[in-house]
Amino acid sequence: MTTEEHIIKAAREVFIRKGFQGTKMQEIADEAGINKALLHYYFRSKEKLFEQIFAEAFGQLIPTLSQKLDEITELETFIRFFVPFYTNFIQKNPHLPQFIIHELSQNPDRIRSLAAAQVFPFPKLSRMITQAVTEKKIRPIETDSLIINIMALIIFPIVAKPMIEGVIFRQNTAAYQNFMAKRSEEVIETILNSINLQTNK
Amino acid sequence: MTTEEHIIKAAREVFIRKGFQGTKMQEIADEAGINKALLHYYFRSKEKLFEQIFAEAFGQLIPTLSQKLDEITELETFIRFFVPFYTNFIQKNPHLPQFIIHELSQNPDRIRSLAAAQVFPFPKLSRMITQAVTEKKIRPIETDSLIINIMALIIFPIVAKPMIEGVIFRQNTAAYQNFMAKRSEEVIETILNSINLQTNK
DNA sequence: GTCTATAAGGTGATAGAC
DNA sequence: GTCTATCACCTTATAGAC
Repeated sequence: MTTEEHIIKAAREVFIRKGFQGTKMQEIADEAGINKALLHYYFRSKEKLFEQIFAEAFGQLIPTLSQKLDEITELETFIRFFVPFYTNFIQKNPHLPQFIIHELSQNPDRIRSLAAAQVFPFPKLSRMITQAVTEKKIRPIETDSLIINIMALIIFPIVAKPMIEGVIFRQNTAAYQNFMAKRSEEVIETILNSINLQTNK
Repeated sequence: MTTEEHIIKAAREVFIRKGFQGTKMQEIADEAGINKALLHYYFRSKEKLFEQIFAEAFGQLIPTLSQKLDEITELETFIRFFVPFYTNFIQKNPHLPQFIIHELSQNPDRIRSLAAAQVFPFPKLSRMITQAVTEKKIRPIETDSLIINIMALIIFPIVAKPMIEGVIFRQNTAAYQNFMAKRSEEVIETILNSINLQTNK
């Protein structure tokens, strides 16, 4: 691994865990095992380094499913594939959504340059939903609503972990973990029922 | 309004919008129209001032429904009352959930002292859900899951506003506002269907 | 109670030796 | 490329006059 890669790795970890304001260049240097001055040698400023990390993280969070979506034609099949897939990804990167959400709420302009370059990730999914509604396989629902509902049910329990663990599970960590272990199944059940799609179980 | 109240009001606005790390004492002083030194005269330190604001905000976010819940006995009635009520509250205080979530993720210990003092807000609701499941009025579902699903569907679209506006609605602010205007109805529909409770519309 | 002035320590960034 | 030393500025907090 080159020095630059060490820096990127360290910056990713610290920025995503502590945010832009909470991160000090010294901490990234320590994490990378190098000197603070080297950070400025490779990346002119804290802001420049951050932009790179943020763009990369943002790209990761927006799921790109083009290949897999080519094979899937049924809405139910898609949901049963996507929910565990994305839940698993978020559970492995639990700080990622909170990082993006927080930085965007501090500086919404950051998304302009990125969203412009970003291809809308769900054109085929949108068509699948519209078609299912037309064929009365599911209840009438806006495609945006269904997509946002799915994202909300997957992301919120992880983003709000300390709150849920504290308020709902009253500091019982095991209870939260047990809840999360079954979460993917529960989200599938909730989503399919919410659009009146009978499950094939 | 006393000087202390001016400070609290200013601190609330700045802290909730920018978080602990993003907030500078100078900005609170400016917002309150007083001198920076006065902040330390009334509240010993930034941390002390923050703790007060955080505790107050946390208390607001956890809905206390004891009075209203005494009158409600049907789960459907509760959902039809609670979802618009809480949606409306969050829309009026859109930065509140993000503030609590972010500060708790930076320092999960903050919740210890607060959650201990906090009464679990949904004992009667839990019983209503359990009963509805037992009587087979709704599909089998854990009470925790249903409560978290409701919170997720209400809070997520507001917390993730910049992301949704950017990625889903492609910077079309009017489209997001239109989506949010109908959100409460859509959440009710989604929740009732998700537990197989036929709507009375 | 409220202000100005300033201390004390941190923080991003650069200069310059190697 | 990598380091040490240092600058210039910012931020919390306090001292002391009024």
